[in-house]
Amino acid sequence: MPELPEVETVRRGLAPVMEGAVIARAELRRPDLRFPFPAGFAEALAGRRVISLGRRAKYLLIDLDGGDVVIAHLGMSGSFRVAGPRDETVPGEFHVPRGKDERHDHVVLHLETPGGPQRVIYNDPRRFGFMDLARREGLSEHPYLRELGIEPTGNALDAAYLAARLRGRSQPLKAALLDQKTIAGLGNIYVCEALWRAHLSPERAAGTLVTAAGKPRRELLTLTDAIRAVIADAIEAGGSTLRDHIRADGSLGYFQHSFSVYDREGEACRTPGCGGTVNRIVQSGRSTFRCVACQK
DNA sequence: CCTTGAACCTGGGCGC
DNA sequence: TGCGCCCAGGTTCAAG
Repeated sequence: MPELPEVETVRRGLAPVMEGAVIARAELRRPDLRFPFPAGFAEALAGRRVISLGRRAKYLLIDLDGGDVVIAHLGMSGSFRVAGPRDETVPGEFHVPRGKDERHDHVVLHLETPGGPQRVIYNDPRRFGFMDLARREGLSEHPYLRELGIEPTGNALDAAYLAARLRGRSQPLKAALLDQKTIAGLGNIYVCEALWRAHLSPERAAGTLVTAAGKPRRELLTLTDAIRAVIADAIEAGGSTLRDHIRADGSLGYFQHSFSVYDREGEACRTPGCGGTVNRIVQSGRSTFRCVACQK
């Protein structure tokens, strides 16, 4: 679910609560998410102080004193929320079935913070998320992180990098950009949006944006700018709130109101003067939204 | 090596 | 109201 802007929004929401706090106890309410929690996971977290919260691509990184780092991926439906201390329960009280949401609270971090006890709760109905533990040293060589491409934030991403990555590839642009080894953190929404902004067809062979000499064509410069802009805009808007995804503080991101093509099948293309209609196709099993009239 | 498709899960929306 | 089908922000395997 969450793409880079959503994970970054989660990171920013959790940081004020978690950084400097001590994890008194990590409560695992089931043995696995998508994969089993690693052996000794809860024990490794207990008593550790959170140094900082980081992010790489769509992974949240919880840096602990002692040198361990929690690597967390939210899958399609994962979310974190902050709650106060556990509600008091009355002994002997009739057991009230938990609400639908709480059934999917799989991990509870019980924190001691300067402001008192807090809980950070990971909820994930589909359980496509996963968590692992790694050492800070050599973190970038962890199997989940090792092959990730460049971040689309800041100044790191440029057309020369993309040219080198896309050169000679016959794969559709959509698939190439979705590949985390190309650009780390793009997902279905932001790839569709970036291609629309750049007026490029998701079906274009990726290699056609590169000259025979390996130089980026003008279109690739446009695409590079579009990717950086859409990610920056989405982060600034606090990400997108779709369906049940909420931010750590319970508020809603609002970038979904800025979608130009994603989930807008049948609607008018927003490119000024275009007059086309957004349609939906399926590429490698996933929906692509685009305007045939202006995306070439 | 490359690419596609299925699998992993639950829940919401829709048509009948 | 109920049932079946399709769809959903991602990643990892297996197979071609």
